[in-house]
Amino acid sequence: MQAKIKDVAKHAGVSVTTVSRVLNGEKYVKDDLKAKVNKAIEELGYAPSHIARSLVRKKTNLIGVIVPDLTSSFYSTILSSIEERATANDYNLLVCNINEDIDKELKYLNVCQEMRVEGIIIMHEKINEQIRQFIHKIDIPVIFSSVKPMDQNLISVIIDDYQAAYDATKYLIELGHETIGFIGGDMRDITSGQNRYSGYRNAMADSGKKLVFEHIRFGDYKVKSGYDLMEEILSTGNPPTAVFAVSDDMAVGAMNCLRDHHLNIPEDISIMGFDGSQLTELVRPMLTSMEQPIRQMGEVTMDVLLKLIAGETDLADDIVLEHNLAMRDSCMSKME
Amino acid sequence: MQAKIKDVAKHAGVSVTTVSRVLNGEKYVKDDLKAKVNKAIEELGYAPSHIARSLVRKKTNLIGVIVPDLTSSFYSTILSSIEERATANDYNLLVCNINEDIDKELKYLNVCQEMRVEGIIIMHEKINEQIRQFIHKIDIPVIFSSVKPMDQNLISVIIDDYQAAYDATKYLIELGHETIGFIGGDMRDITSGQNRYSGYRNAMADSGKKLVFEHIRFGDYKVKSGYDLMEEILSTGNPPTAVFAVSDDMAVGAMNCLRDHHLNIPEDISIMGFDGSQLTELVRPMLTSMEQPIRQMGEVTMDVLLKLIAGETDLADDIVLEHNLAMRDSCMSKME
DNA sequence: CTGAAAGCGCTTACAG
DNA sequence: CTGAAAGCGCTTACAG
Repeated sequence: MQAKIKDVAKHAGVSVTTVSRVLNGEKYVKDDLKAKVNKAIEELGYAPSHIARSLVRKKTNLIGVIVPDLTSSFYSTILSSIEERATANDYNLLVCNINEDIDKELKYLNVCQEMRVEGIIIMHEKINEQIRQFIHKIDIPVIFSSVKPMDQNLISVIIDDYQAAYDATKYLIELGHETIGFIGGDMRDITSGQNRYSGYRNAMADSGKKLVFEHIRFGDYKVKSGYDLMEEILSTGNPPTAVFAVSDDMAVGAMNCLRDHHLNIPEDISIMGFDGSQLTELVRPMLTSMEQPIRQMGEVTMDVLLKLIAGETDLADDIVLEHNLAMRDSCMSKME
Repeated sequence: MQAKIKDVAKHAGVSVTTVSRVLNGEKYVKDDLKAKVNKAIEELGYAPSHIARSLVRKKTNLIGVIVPDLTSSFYSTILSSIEERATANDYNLLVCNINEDIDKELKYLNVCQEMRVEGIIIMHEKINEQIRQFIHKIDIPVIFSSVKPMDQNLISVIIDDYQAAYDATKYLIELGHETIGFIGGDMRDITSGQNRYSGYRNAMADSGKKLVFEHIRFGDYKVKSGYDLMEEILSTGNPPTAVFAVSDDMAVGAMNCLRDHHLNIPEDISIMGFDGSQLTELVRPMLTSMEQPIRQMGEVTMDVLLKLIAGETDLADDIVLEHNLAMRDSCMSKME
């Protein structure tokens, strides 16, 4: 059995209160008693129960993080930066991997409530009505990271997805591409689905390029769907000279598809990704990508959540971070 | 403020005991009372405090998982499968990302003790004396996943790393390669450093191939080190016809290096990886790799830990899972 | 500076 | 079937 404070007190010949005092670094404890207590703690291998402390302090130092998919490089990187900021502030992470399963999310949200986590970070936007209600009902601060679900007046830490997609497309246009295909996300997602698609469309329209609808496909952000959708685009017989995929994973899938068709990147077709994940520098040619400041996003999310937990109430607006076009080797100019 | 059991009792006009009974699904509660209680719970949005429950039940339903690096595809995949098994058994995960920082590990181990996690999973083998002592002192079940640190009599869930490396090398030899380079791990690591190196060396010796020491390098399992070490091997001027890297990440780094030197894989040099991470099917050519059953490893780890927690005491031996050579496109035969 | 007592929000014998 | 009371392992006024 783990030693308890009572055991330490007995062992040191002092009261439980005194032990508690040295545990909490209070002054007003005579040095000799303090020494005795520390000795007892050492000898018994005592560690105070965080459970009992939480109960009386009404503070759990726990943050719940809802992750869509732990194995995704994008999410695990955000999670890693959140973790870094969390421990630095004495918070621990309850990781809730929901794997696109909405029931699991509801279950985990419930666990978060029961565990009395002090804050919840949500990294996906497929929120249904039940979840929406739950989030608004509980009085635990909730913050979204990298997404802005529909009808949410809660704070999001995001980039301007519309503008980022617009800029990425614009870059391809400036490179001289006349036909630019698009591998989009889930149109039920505002942030990564709709906004990025709008950015692409408007950039094309503003430059007088016409959309070729058979070059426009929508997937699930994963490698395989990028591959399959590129296959569909190729099968039209008149592929575009560039394709913009709204996730690096899909971009890599598209690249692999081209490779398997013995097409060269970027000579035959240029590929533009989105996210700035580790993959970009790992594939050959290295992937040009519209990057989100992934680690910064996690850090800012945690920082703002900490403020929310501290009760700062004048935080109403979303935090919009800068996107950044990282030019690498997968896009080339079509100009003379 | 969150409602508490007392509020529910008052609201329903029953005793706290009765509320507790319906919360815990006990029979012996009349239907009408049960209905009243459930109504009160609903109306108050009540969720029982896991904290208070843990204190009295002496059960936290928490597992601590020490991960070396969350952003690694290998570890995040194990973590994901651990998570799957954990929730299925009503356990939650406290994720401890230590980022190769030994002090952070000690700190997290302490948090695990204070949080009274019911079990701890450790996924790395750079254990120092202090950590060794800590692990043996606390009476919380500890299990290692994918590694077997030195001098540990605690259970590990692993593959036979020696044999796996032996088999991988043997395969390359059978393909007709006379000179086979080696990009190894950290020699302070028994499992992934020493054992894999021994496997390689013995396979070479058993087939009468001689080792070329300038073709043998040791890195940190990451992409960059694979790249740099391959560079070193190339710089010798007489590269081997095949290279075996003990992580897929390093293998991919090596591939990228070859590509950047305009060398073809596998025509000029064959590359063999190790792990069976997502990367293998993501790069071109697809990477032939000695695979660990990653997800299964996580599942078995969790299953065994659950037994340990349940007090099963006849579990003394390590669990050794099967390795599997996945032949893809990065290795070719040198025979006629 | 130190300690006895109440209380955090639950569950669990014990009695009825 | 139901409830009053004790107790889980701490912290925090309150007194001295």
